[in-house]
Amino acid sequence: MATESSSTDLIVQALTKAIVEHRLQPGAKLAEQKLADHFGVSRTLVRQALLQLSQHQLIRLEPARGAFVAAPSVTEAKQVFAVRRMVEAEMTRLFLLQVTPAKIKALRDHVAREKKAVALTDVAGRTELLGDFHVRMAELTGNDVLAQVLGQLISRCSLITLMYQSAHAAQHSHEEHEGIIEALAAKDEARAVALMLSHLENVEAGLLFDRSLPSNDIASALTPA
Amino acid sequence: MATESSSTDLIVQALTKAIVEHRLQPGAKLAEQKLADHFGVSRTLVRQALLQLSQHQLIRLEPARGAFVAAPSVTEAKQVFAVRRMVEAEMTRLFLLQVTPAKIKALRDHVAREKKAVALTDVAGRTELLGDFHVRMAELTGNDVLAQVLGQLISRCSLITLMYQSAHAAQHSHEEHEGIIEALAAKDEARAVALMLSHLENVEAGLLFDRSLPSNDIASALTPA
DNA sequence: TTAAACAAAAGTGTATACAATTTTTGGACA
DNA sequence: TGTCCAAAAATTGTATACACTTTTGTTTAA
Repeated sequence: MATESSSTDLIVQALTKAIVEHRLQPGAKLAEQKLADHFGVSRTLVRQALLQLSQHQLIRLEPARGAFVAAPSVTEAKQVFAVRRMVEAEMTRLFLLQVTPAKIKALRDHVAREKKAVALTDVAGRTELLGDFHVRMAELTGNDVLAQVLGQLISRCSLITLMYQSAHAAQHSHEEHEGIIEALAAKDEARAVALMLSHLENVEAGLLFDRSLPSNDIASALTPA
Repeated sequence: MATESSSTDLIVQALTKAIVEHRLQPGAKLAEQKLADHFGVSRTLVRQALLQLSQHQLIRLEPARGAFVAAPSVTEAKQVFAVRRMVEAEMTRLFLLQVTPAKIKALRDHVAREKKAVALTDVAGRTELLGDFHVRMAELTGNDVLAQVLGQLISRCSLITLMYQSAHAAQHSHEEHEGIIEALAAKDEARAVALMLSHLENVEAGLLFDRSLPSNDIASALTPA
């Protein structure tokens, strides 16, 4: 939520958005000079941005070969979700330890915004908002470190989700968020945690891990099944 | 554990070590040119390294003013420990789901190495090894993402520990690790998790949060209590 | 004597230049 | 026709140069 705005950060944000919104396909090459021209800066700033993105796991840096949009493997995707379940189950408990009406309201407000986004067919924007729900919840626990850690996991998830998500999956995320909030408002820890876990499992289950992905590998792309 | 070795990574590693071993005090200024001279490279590489360290939260970058070794606040320290408890409780459970004799042995081997380090009075080296126990455990779960996340938390903890640790605290960490391993070997989940949590609480409790820290803030440093 | 103002020095932020590596291209030859 | 090799082009890795900001030190005026 912090609107930092050094030159480098702007590039990081723009590229993050482009990657997470899938306007840059996984595997795509990110040539430094082209990016520099596009942003109207020198390669110096672009390189700094790429370095940060590689640490966020959104791109892969191959020595002397360049930067490529990350293409998380199925294994990696499942690991990210496993960690999310671990962290978010505990986060739900922590949230309840210090829940207030104001915090519940903050979550409800967020879900209201989700509702609008779901109505539109803006897939990328919707995915972002659906992820933000979880980050927002982390922020409301008051533990900044937790919010940071979860934020990174979720940005990786966005990439994964958009890579593997089926056309109509994750339609129910929005309603599931509402269910979680109800449980939180009722201070029903067991139910809240259970709903959070099943929510994450549903999201993961909605991914098409067995799909043959659009590959940048010519050979496999041109081999008929 | 991966021994990457690009020029920039070497600088990151050297600085990380120096910071975590407290050879660079919290608040110390890291002038780019001096670092460049020391490492025999240009400022370009130093800046890349500093950017990475700032993302690891080991240094603070102030625009146009430079890089300073991070000085985690008490609040931040407590947040990091809170997240560690959340993640490591779940990690302990995950570990037990797929425990094997080989994995137990790997942990025992690590603790054996700890024993030697504790014998020596090498504080920094000991702190590092004690932290590595937790990372090692994460690696043994086979979830790389988990290991990554925990690795970052622990490097921040090293800084915190060395800032706030009392002279004789954390002596018992080593024995507590042994206790955890016993519980894991016995496949006693409840006990393992409980021991892990109390271990982390002990480490945190051993920190002297009320101590007046060597401050770089003139005003507070020169105000008599 | 103090404080404000200005000048010099040091340091960071960005761009450009050059070196080293990889990728591409265009033949030469089997 | 297809493979291999070499030269050219493109791209990354690192160093240097320059602009701009902050800090420091000195002078000047109240």
